[in-house]
Amino acid sequence: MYSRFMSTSERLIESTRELLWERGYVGTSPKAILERAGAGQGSMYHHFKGKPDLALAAIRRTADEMRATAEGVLDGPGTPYERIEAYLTRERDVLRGCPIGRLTMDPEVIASDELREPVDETIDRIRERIAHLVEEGKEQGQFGAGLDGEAIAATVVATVQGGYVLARASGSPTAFDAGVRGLLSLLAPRPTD
Amino acid sequence: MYSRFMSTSERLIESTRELLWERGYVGTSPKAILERAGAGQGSMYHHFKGKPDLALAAIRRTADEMRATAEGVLDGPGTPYERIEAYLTRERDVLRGCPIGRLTMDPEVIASDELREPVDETIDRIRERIAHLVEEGKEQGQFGAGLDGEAIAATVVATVQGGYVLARASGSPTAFDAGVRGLLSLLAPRPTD
DNA sequence: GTCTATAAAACGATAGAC
DNA sequence: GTCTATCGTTTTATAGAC
Repeated sequence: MYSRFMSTSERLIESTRELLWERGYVGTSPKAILERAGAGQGSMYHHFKGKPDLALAAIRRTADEMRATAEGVLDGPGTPYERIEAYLTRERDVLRGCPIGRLTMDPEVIASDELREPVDETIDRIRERIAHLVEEGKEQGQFGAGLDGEAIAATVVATVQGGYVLARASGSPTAFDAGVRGLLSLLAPRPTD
Repeated sequence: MYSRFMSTSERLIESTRELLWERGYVGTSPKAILERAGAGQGSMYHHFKGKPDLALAAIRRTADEMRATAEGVLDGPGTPYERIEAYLTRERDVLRGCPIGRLTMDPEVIASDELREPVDETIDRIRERIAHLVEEGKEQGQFGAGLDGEAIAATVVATVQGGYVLARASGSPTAFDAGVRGLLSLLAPRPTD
């Protein structure tokens, strides 16, 4: 199911990451993880204390990966507007939803400070990075001085997260793209400014 | 647990609505529903074909209710901008999330056209209503002629849905409010326009 | 209509052989 | 380290008494 050169512990984490993305924490059973990883019960309980412990390892890895991807784009080339645009329009598997954002709808993730922490941390870091970009854009005169960086950043991240909701509701990525397009049209530096 | 004058069938639907909101479809067991409703197995299987059938009744009711609430605000008094503002700022139990939007993260809801239909329909109707309002605002000169009603509507609904994600990630409604504030600042009719 | 009894399977974990 | 066996509980339902 995975590379022959991946350790059992690695295969367990990767299986869990996939299942958490597809089905969330409450919808993912150890049995399903083990089947996908091609491992037995013993392996899982040898490497991890149980389902919450394995899930934590999986969530942390997904969070780190997403943070790196987002920051790669936000710290990339271009003006502040262009970098926010790049973040909003980067390729996404829209109908699969956000592997981190979807966890916020899971009651057991939200009930556990440990499981929620990497989710919160990731979203917060991206939000802070965008807020900083907006402030930079204001200094450069690209954005109106009246904009609040923190608020705009929340709008940007929320539009992405909510875009997944619209797309999955309709079964098509169209609404996600429309939401992004609407936000970019509101955010765009206007020649008249 | 509910009014003595509520029928068993009603109590089952209401219990299911609450649990779907709190835990989603995969996280809600018939047993939990029955306990909350104060009913036995037999009652549930007498009134409903099974879990999916009961969930459908519950989802339909929540969808109808949400549609009515949203349209009540969007069709209320005020200019197009004011009505969109009223929609965005209406009182919400932010940390509980959206009882309809959260269902889009549930694999079994998304896998079932029947369960997904009321979710899709509700979000789509609200989006259409907002798109129409934006077009009205354009005709009245309140919004720039360059805005695309459908796109802005998607942004508005996505900001709300994504705002729930940010709020639940951080455990505080602050980020929801910030996202709404950011969007309103971008959308606000400017005297200079 | 509502209840309890029963059931096969899945859940999450432990024990212990290899 | 990995496996299978076992465990007690929960899940989703059916059967049948009342």
